[in-house]
Amino acid sequence: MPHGSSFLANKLRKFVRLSDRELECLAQLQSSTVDVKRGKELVREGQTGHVAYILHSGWACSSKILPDGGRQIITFPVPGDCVGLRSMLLRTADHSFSALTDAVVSRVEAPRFAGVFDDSPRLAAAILLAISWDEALVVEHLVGIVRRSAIERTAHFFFTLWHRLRLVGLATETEFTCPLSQYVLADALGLSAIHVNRVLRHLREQGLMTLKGKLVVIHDASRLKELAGHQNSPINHRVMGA
Amino acid sequence: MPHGSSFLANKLRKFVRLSDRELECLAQLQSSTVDVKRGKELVREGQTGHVAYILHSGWACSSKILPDGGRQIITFPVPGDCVGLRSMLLRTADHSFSALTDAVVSRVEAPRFAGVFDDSPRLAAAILLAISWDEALVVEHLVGIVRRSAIERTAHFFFTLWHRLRLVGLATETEFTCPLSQYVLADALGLSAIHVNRVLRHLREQGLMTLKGKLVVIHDASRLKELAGHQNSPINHRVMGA
DNA sequence: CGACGCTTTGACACAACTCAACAACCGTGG
DNA sequence: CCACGGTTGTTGAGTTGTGTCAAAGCGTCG
Repeated sequence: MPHGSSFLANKLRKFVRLSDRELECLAQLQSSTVDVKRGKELVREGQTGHVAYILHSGWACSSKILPDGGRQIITFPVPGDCVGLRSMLLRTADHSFSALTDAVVSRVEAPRFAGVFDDSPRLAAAILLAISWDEALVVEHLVGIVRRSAIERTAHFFFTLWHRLRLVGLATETEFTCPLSQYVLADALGLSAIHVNRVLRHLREQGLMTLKGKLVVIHDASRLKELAGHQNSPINHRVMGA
Repeated sequence: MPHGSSFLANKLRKFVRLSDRELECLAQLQSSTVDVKRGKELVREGQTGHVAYILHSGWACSSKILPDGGRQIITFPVPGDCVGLRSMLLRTADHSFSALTDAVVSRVEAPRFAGVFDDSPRLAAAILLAISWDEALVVEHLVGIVRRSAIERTAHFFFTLWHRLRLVGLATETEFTCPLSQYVLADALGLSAIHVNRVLRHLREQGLMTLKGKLVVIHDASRLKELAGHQNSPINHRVMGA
């Protein structure tokens, strides 16, 4: 619980200075951490349970169910990310949330959270701003996959993931762990698993990056970035509070 | 200005009860309405001008610029929608905003808005919640595009647009005005303009809907809905304030 | 050891894109 | 009023990327 708390607090501090009372209030939002097993679905799309989660360790994904029964993975939260806060606020989950590996999460209870709007609206605004920021990244990703070719999508995805993982110290300058199967990647990239395989081979043969086992190795970051058509998201922070 | 004001106020009231003081504060956020001409780009992606807009009348789109120089249209706001609020908060526009026809908009100035976080944080939270809600719809749309075939995308797009326009009284039970060229539709649907044309022909031949001139006629709503794989977004409101 | 999940590869089909050309429409100016 | 150019819509032919089906190689875990 102290960990989850500090992750979120650190994130919010990027946006707004928080008073001790607000930090206290934030800490109270979170109950103790929970261990979940690989494959466990914590939230199902359409469900009305009023709970959000903060990912502490492990891999997970939030996804939307498609009309044909498949799923589109919206994002892979990295440790420290909040998932489902908006769903909680809007009363109905607009996406599912599942653990992909064994993971540790913190639960954020809706009843406690609701009170924040009246007791500490400034904190509520800060949290919503953080959500909004995450959402901007999701849109970025989805727009990225609509118009890009399979190779570009994949390059873009791994480049972005690498970047995000470095921010939280889970990737080095050349590699990172990524326990995602090609089926899971397919659901995230909007491709068939078979084609994901072909694309990965292509990236490997071009000497750009390798995914072997659960390890991603970046061989040529600049060419990968170029292929991805990556543009640094120029989003700034610090908007509230002088 | 009174119009733009009431549009936004009505929207926020779906989420939270607002005091007179907060309504007052909200009204002050907006300056007078502005007429803009067809084709005018009000916000460019990456720009740091601190202004958001409320669309009052006319057609517009928010879009993201793609690495290859093209654009992906994110959404067509309907009258009453706010555009760019989050961009304003995050200091840098993460999408462009252009008028597609002559239009009337209200400007929301950032300097005034910034103060709201400290002066009326409850209102700020309400606005952020509204933004978050809009964002959920955008994600819905983008996810809709990724996995659907061209015909399904198009059916889904028009069905959703029709629904949104009816909510604001701009569509009847059978038709609505839609001054979007096939090139613009292509940018929104992630297709080539030529293929949009073929798809529209298909929809016409199947007796589902017709786009002729600037008029969309829905011939068979239920079959269109079925083809679109439409699922009513089950998002509820009213979370803050008893 | 066997069973299962994940990866890899090949052959084939089809959806969507590109290029190229032409037709319809619309506003403008002679 | 008609002629004009520009924009938008329409259609065909050929190409390419991606999905589907089928099957074989690996690894891992029980």
